[in-house]
Amino acid sequence: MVKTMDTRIVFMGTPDIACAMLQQLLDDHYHVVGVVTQPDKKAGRKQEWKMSEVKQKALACGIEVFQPLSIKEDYDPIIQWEPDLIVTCAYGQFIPQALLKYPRYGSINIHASLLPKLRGGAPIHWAVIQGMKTTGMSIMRMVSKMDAGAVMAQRAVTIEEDDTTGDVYEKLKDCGAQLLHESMEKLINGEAIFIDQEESAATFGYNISKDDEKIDFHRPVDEVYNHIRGLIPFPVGYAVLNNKKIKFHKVRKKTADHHHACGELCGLMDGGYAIAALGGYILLEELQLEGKARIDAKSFANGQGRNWLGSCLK
RNA sequence: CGCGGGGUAGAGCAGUCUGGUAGCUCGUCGGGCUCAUAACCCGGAGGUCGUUGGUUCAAAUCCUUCCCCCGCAA
Repeated sequence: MVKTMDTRIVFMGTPDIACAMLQQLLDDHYHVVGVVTQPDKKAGRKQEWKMSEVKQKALACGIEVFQPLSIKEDYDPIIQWEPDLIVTCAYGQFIPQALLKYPRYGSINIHASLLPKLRGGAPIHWAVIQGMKTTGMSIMRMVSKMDAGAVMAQRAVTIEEDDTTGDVYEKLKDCGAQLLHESMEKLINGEAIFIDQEESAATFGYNISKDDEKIDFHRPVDEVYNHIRGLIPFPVGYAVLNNKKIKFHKVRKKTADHHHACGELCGLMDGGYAIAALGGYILLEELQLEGKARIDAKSFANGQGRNWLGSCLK
């Protein structure tokens, strides 16, 4: 146990989910000598500087923080920390080989998919958008190729029919923390077994682009529904009504035969505001028009929804 | 000074361009109809039109000060 607790760990990560992994290491009393995270950036309408979730956590715990603009050229401070192990989770930059190889126990990454499925930056979103029933967390060795290293631990979670990306995210956060908890000691004691990924089975889930956020209703209602819930609670899908964006914050689906055009606004139905898709309707429960506040279906039906009844989202 | 939309009854909106009694849908209250209802019918209450100053016989509307909310971009 002494050996375990003496291990010098550098943690690298940026968003909330990485924060949970860092917290797990701290809860297990590992010696985190430094944290690397993305530089602060200006955010919001007022352009206020914002620190990453991981940085906030690190500062609160009195851990030293390093934020290179480009870790490719600037990683000496990390070497100075003399890490025995690097643990990363959603850091956001490619890490140079020289750094990955430095720690004697190597460098591992916690990834939110069942590798080799969904390598890339947005595995949770794509798992939901693609309508997958299962996804999970993987812990693997880091290699130069993105998310392609040998896997030492994996655990699956179920994606329910109506889960949003936010719901799955919460499950994976707990799942990943647990998996990390169980894996650390094995790793440090040299008991971990790494199994190469099957390259031919690899799929990808890259970062969500602007185009990915636009919802096309000319598709089967199930696909449209998966697309929308896969973008909740962030970045949120949208379509265009009267040259303005309409965002879908909360929806349900209803399978039904109908003769409406795809994307047509059909009014209130079962407590939601119905938009037609192939083979059914998307029932909006909470939505938001560009420049306006987020409102419920009934409010929309009382206002703008009446003006555009019968026209189509683009 | 990054671009743009908005602030009108408890909610969502119209009215603003082309100044002239404050309007719609919903909710709410009362009454009616019905076996019954989130349905339908009748009636009522509820707004100093975000704020300041100005123009005018007259301002939600035109000009001006400030405050607040939101979308985009980063």
